[in-house]
Amino acid sequence: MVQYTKTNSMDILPILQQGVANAVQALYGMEVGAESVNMQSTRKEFEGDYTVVVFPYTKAARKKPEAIGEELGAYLKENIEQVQDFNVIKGFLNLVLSDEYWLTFLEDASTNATYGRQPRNGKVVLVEFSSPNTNKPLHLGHIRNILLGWSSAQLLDAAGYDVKKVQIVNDRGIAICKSMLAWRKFGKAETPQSSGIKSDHFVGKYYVMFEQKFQEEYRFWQHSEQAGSLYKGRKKEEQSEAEFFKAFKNTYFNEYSALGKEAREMLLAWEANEKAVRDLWKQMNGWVYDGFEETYEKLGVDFDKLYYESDTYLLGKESVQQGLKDAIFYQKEDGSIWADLTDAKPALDHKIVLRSDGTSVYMTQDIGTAQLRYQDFGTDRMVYVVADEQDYHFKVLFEILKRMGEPYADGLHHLSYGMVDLPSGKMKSREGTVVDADDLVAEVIAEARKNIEERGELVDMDKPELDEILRKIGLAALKFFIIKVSPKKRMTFNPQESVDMQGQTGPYVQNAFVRIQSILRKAGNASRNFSDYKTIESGEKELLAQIYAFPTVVQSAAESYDPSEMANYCYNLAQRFHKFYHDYSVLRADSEEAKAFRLELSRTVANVLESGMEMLGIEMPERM
RNA sequence: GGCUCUGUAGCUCAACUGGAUAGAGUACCUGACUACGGAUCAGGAGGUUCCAGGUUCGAACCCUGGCAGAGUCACCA
Repeated sequence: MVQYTKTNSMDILPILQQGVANAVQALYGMEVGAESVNMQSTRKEFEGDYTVVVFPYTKAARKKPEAIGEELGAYLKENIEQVQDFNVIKGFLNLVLSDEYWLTFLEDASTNATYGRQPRNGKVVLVEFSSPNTNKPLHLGHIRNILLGWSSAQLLDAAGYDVKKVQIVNDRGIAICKSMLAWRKFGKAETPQSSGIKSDHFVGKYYVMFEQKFQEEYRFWQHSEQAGSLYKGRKKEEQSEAEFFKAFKNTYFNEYSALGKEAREMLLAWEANEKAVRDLWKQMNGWVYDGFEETYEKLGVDFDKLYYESDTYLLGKESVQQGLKDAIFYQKEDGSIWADLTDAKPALDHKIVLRSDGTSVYMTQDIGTAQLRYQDFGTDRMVYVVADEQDYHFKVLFEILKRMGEPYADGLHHLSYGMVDLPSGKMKSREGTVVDADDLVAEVIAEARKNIEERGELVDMDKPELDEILRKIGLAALKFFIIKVSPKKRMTFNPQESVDMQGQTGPYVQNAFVRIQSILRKAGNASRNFSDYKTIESGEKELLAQIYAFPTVVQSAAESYDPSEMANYCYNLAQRFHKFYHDYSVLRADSEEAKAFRLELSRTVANVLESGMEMLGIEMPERM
């Protein structure tokens, strides 16, 4: 019979699972994998630390669940040193671990500087996020994207991967030409410096101006004879004039508009590499990048490499030709090249990968860019943080890359997330209901300032130090508010609630950390020797069990690309600490051992909170 | 219309992937040691988990059929 005695305190859960598996084998002759043993933490209304669900063994045992629970419990108590006691309620076997075990665990966790982080696994994962267009500033939608990308990258790093953070900058195309054209026509050589406008907002101003001028032109045209006869000739029955012209807008831009024509000509000139247009393009994009950089810095994010669409938009063509030879694609009579994906496991459709005139589509570039990245980094996995409107695109892309036999094809993942709505409904740039990223950051910091002033806290602190704290608090509120929501769900962004600092918020978690720092400062170098502490209280055990779960949460959140798991974990840990703090005194504990134990417990909680929040891109202040 | 995603307290979100009496926050009401920091804690009230069937010891979760919302079905990006 296997004995489970002295062992690594970090692995008690697998040991318990293996114990159950062995017990089931020994008692009922049933083979079960240890991983499949259903082990969960015991609900707080019952006595115990971990709970085994015994229903799965009723068939093999031919006994009542209660009896099975008793037998399994007795076996585990007999064979596993750390199991001190057990009780059975209905089909649930609650295991009580010994205090000695928990003391050992705390000792191990508190002395491990990288607790929760996995050793390097030698694998490279690339995370693509942000990836804005260069015609206007970043907004709330980008913020969700950036926070998801950043936190996923941090989590994967903690899980042992070598992470490369990249973006693909959409720096070319008709949109940037619109800004360029408006600036050239109406800008009068104005610059961000001369106007005092942040440089990406400056470019955005001209993008908006183009839209306005175009709308003016379009409205004027609608009264022309040409427009009138087009409406009569093409309208669907019952379609009002207003409805018709709303639907006709794109066609008008492409076929009738003078401004549209100029913009398209500019795009052609850009493609023909005309110097004047290229120079203007470089200048305006340069302005945008300066502005973006400032915003990224404020958000505390950075990238390892930027890919620019102007460099990559011709990539992939050769691979498509090769794929045609390999019969992965087929060619139509007009010369266009297609992928037939109708036999994919969840069936997809036919998809074009190269136009009849030999030019690229989005898919072509994405194929080429993926290959380029593999050459650059030798990636084992690639994660694309892109909104869920592109779900289908990525299904197709991944299927194609798989058929092309790309070595990283099994490691592709689309981190799809839902759009951000406002309480008033969808964000629409045309209706001016877009929440600007810079404004938002400024607002949450202002709110933090208002809060701290109302409280009269930290009045003694000098300004730069206080500003730094306010930045941490404000950003914590904003980031946590967004990250706590499961990515694939569409979320409602309520501006008032996003600056909340009480309840389930970033500052609430920070406050737990700050309280601990305060205790530790006051404790000075009081004894940390808690080996004589004998009776762990229930509120303390809850914290220990929660700390124990941390590495598992890191692993799970990373592997499922879901930072919200970590956010919820941090909140729960902070919540338990606040309760513990209220129920027990640390510095005035009944005994020296209790004080030492609680100090070390608190310190470990603080470390885990700081570490977990860092994985979300949220920093901890020492005071607040 | 086809396909995909979502639907849980008034509101914003959880639920360890099929486990015990579905949990937090917020808003509302009530309370907390002359305070290891009250950005905290405790209590109250708040539920047909969109609906109807099915699977089983057990379903918010799986299956079938509906309903509602969103997205997508371009030689656009």
